[in-house]
Amino acid sequence: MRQSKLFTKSLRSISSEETAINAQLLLRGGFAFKHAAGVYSYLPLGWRVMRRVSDIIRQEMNGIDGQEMFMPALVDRKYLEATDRFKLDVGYDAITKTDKEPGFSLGWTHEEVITAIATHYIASYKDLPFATYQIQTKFRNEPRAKSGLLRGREFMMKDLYSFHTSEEDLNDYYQKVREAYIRVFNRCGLDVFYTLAAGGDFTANTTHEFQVLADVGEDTIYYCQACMLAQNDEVATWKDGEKCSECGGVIRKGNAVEAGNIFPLGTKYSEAMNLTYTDEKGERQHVVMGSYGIGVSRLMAIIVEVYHDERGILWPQAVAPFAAHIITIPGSAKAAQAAEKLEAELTLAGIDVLYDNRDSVSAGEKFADADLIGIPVRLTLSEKSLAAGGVEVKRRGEEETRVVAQAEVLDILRAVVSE
RNA sequence: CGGGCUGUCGUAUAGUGGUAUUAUGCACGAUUCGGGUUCGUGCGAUCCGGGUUCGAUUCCCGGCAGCCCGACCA
Repeated sequence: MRQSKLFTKSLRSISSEETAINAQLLLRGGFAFKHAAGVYSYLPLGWRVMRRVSDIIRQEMNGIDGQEMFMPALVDRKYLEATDRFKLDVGYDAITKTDKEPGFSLGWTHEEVITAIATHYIASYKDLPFATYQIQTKFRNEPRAKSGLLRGREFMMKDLYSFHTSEEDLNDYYQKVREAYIRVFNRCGLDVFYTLAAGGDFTANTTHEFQVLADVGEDTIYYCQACMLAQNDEVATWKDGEKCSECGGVIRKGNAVEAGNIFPLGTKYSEAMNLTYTDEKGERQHVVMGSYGIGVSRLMAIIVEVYHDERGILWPQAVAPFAAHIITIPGSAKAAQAAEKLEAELTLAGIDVLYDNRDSVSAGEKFADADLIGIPVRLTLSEKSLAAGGVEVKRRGEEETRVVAQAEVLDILRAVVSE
């Protein structure tokens, strides 16, 4: 990708009203565009990050036998009335099918939809268990959208639903999801606390959230750094400074952002929507369900909250929009020629490269842009670097640079990408 | 949904009861090239509605929008 052709440009300044770091950096760097509070477009750079995060999620969901599918955003009123969730404030429920009354809600979650589908395909215990998921835009009529991409009126979510013959089987799967979720967040570079919480509108049971410590966080948790367990203050029995009841570590109190959550739904939805199966004895039973969510766009924002410095973002390699950023110091035809060759070589090897080929932009501005955009490896080509033996390599976030021969760059990047 | 603050070129800002400052951006021309180079010329704005007034971007009322706090939040 040539930076001269990149649709977006970085902005020198954004509204002073944006106080959330993720909003400042994602807007300034050209990753996202804000249309209204809580309503964003993902621009080419941001969408690349979203796709990388989504792909990590897909791999982990497929790894626990999740089957990807896609459901409508327009949720039929009859489904939501079956579970008495049509009038909940979080939904945009005024989508009219006729001019008389609302026929749809813009989906804010899809338990009812997947359950409606399941009633057509589940008849026997032999059909269970199974799990399906989707990555889709969700709509929530937030009374107060805020904190950049952390709390949106419209946002990207991965929602997984599982169906079982028994509570035991649900619990086994619940633990598998827990482990898969922790792998997702760790692969995105985040330390998460597995956090006990209340179930809200989804279930009367307690549930679990995956919380990432961050100043911007809306939740207060009591956490143990030793065993990575935590309790949301709405259900907490721990106190700051106490010993962890699980491992004896010290409990701390902190602000955190909820990156995901998992709910043991039991038979709440299967009873409301009459989802049953016939067991080995020929008796009808209600299907036992679980639901599991990760806010994909929120995850991108959390990564920015955790990985940034005063100059910009520091994307972890696993989610970076590009693996490497080639920069030429303007004014040197030799450097530009070498850069084109390097770009071609890396691209051929399957490495995503952004090449800042702009010729009318000063070196300083290119460096400032590179720091803001936050691609993990910067490759600078100039008369100076060529004279010193090739390409100057610098990791974002480190001050150290080193010059290597062009022939070595590919091996270095292969190593970085596989980290 | 309650409370507070705020709406001025694309962005960020100054100021004013008599149509508006500066920077950045953008266009053109020069200059420069290892951390947002420098110079010139040009383009570009008072959220919407009503009221007061000879005259409102300014004052008043209402609306809308944004941010922050609270409530709410899988």
